[in-house]
Amino acid sequence: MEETPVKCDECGSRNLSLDDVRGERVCVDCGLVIESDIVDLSAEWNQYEGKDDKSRVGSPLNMMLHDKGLATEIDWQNRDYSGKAIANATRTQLHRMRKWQKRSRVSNSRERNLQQAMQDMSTMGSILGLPKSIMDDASLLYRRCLDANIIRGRSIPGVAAACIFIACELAHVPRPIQDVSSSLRMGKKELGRTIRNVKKSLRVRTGPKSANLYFDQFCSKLGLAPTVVTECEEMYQKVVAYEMDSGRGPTGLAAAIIYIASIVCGQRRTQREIADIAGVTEVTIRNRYKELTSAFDIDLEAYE
DNA sequence: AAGACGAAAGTGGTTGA
DNA sequence: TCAACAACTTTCGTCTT
Repeated sequence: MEETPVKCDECGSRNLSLDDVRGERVCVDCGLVIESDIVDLSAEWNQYEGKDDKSRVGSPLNMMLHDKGLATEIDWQNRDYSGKAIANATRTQLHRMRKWQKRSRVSNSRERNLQQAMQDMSTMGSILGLPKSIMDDASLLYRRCLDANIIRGRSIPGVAAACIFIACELAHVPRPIQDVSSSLRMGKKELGRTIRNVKKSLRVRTGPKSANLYFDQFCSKLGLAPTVVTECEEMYQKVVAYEMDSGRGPTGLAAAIIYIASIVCGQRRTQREIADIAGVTEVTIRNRYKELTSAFDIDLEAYE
């Protein structure tokens, strides 16, 4: 067992808090992320090579395992094995049996779909390193998709990924579409379309995202110190005050702010590095940061 | 050689008639 | 429903370090 940290490496403070949405332990005083991915889904959710271990996956899967593909056929002809007609009383009974078998078969196809989806989603969850609470929400969303019949005509993994994306948004830890689509190897356009469709059909509204939701995420991926995040937040306050965020993509804006902050803090990152993480192009970063530097009279040449 | 720059053309979503 | 529009991307040649 690894020892749970009790002190912040950066400032030595013992004032730590656990953020169970992000699965991180952070220092309240300086904001350093001491431990991340605390809540790891892989143990419970992942399915390894051996498929015998299904009993270990939680309740969502268990209920689908009752029949394991063994189905019984009830012939439509009212004759017994030797070809003789079956008596009337027995015939109505058979009728009932057929009816119920049909019903259970329908529900099985739903269950099969669910099982496949849950498997896909758990893999995606661990690729993206998402905490359990978000994955729970995502799987709930998926069930609602099934009920609403949105899956028809779409791929299971596609809808699953969309649900995960939306769950992240709802938890206020949005990921760039680009990020999700490339991690899961799906087309960005297709994913975007599915996300929109799911939102519309389920009437899920996610408010407009603001750039500051991305600072933590991007900076830590870029290996930037917490001071840079602080710098970003400060700059963002100004951006909001001057309404320079209106009509701009939040990821692009966040990327530009981080670019500036990284230089100001003497931890320069290239436009390309940031663009990759933020899922925008260098051109967008350039456009945005030109706007910002001229509006706020920031002279980046002065740094380095 | 790598990073930054910016022009030009293309894409997909939103908006308003 | 359709066209205009703004934001963003792709591509590419050029300049700077």
